[in-house]
Parts: sequence; C-alpha cells; structure tokens
Amino acid sequence: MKQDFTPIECCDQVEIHEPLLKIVSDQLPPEDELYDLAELFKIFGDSTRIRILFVLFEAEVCVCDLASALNMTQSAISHQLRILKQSQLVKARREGKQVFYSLADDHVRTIISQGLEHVEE
Amino acid sequence: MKQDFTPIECCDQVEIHEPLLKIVSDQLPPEDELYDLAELFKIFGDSTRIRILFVLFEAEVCVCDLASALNMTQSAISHQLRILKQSQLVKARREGKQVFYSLADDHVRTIISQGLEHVEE
DNA sequence: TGAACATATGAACGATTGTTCATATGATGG
DNA sequence: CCATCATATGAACAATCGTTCATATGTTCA
Repeated sequence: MKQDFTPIECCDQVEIHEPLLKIVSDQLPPEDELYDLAELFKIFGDSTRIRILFVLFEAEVCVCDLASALNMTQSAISHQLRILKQSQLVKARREGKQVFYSLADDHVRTIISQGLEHVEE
Repeated sequence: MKQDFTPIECCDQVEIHEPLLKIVSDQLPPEDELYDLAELFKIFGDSTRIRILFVLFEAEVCVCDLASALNMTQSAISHQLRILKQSQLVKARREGKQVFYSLADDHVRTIISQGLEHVEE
C-alpha cells in the first residue's frame, strides 16, 4: 500500500473499471476492520496454536500439561498462550501455582471447523 | 516441536495428566491435516489477500483492475493471486491479454464472515 | 523466610513473509 | 515479425514470527 491513489483507467476499459471502484468503496469493510480480521486469521496460521486450541476444545488445561501433551517446552507454549489470550480466543484462571486455560468463546470452534471442511476436501 | 517425547508426569498430577494425553491422541487430527489447516489460515492472515477476496466476493476481476482498485502495484497483486490460487481459494480465466480471477468456492465466504463476526464484537 | 514448583517474559536467533524492481512470458493488432 | 499491453516471476531486502535460553514473577509449604 505504498502507491498513491490515482483514478487512472486500467486495462483501457473505462466501463469496467469505474463501477468496480464504486463496488470496492461501497462493500469493503473499513481499513481497521480488515486489519483486525487479518490479524485474527494470523493467530490461526500456526500449527502450535492450532494444536493448543484443539486440546482446549476437549478440556480446561494447565500450561504444563499442554506442554507435555503437545511435546513442547513450557516457554514456547506460554508465549503462544499469551498471543491467544491477547486475541481473546482463550482465557486463563489461576488455581494455586497452576494456570488453567480454556476457550474464550465458541466462535473459535466454528472458524476452525469451517477451515477443516475446506482442508479435508 | 524440537523436544523428544517423554511421558513424564507433569505438575505432579498423574491423575489429570494421563487422561489428557489420551484425549489429545484420540481427538487431535493427524499432523499433516493440522499443518494444512494452519497453512490455510495463514493465507487469510494478510490484509492484502483479505482485500483481494472481498473484491472477488462482488465480481470477477482482472489483475490490473484489482491493482488499481486496491491501490497496489500489479506485481504485488499478482504475487498474492498466485498464493491464493495455489491454495485453491481463487481460480483464473484468461480472456485475451487479461486474466480474470474469481472465488474458487463458497467456503471462503463462510470462513471470512465467521472471522468478521468475531472481530466485530 | 527460603526452597521448590508453575508460569511469564525479554533478548537473540534463524526462518519465513510481503513488497519492490527488473525482467520474462503471453496475447493482440498492425 | 514487432511493438504494445497484461500478467507472471525471480532475486533481494526489510520486517515479522516462533522457538530457545536465561531469568523473573508468583504461589505453596515447610
């Protein structure tokens, strides 16, 4: 998005180009919403985080169990949990020394299962 | 995913840990499916590609019009279209000098609108 | 209070990503 | 065939990302 906006006709086809620009400006969600949307999908775009979410589909789990279940270091899991929490996909509850994580809401399930459908074709 | 798997009890809580490992191995999709899933979401995790898809929600559009509508260089758009096409999210149709792109199927719409719902809260 | 355990976090590193620039490929019309 | 337009692509670069390592914070129990 470096280039300045210039309403130049493209492809020498003024009659296609003009209504297109109108459609785009009418239908495109605002810039910050598009950014947030991309940001959300970016979270799902890592298989460690996906695996964490799949475990949380089944149960509320502490960091240490997540690490051992997914066979990764506590640190790596903790870093990823922070990202998931910041994006409101996951919530944390402390119980003594341990912190238990669970899904923040059910959108996550829906989004991921839609993705799975596409992948499984 | 560097660490070797060792079935060590975690958090000194054998009674929690054991069934968890079972759940994980029973419910977790196979490794390659999780990878594909993450790979799919990675595609949506860029606002340029999201914007391209939003335009394609409305119409079949040639590269050059996409570039001017989204105010980006033809090269940048073309690179991104290649990624979208490789992931089967978009298909291409040549008509003379121009190449028109459109959505490959309707999963894309569903996935993105699910994402939007989450973001708009 | 101090040792032991669970979790969080900052810095550093290699790996991946998106854009730009230059150029190649492909199609059309003269 | 050649010039021109539309698109594709490879190399290069800065920016971002995920993991590791070392260490800090927070909690429990003796």
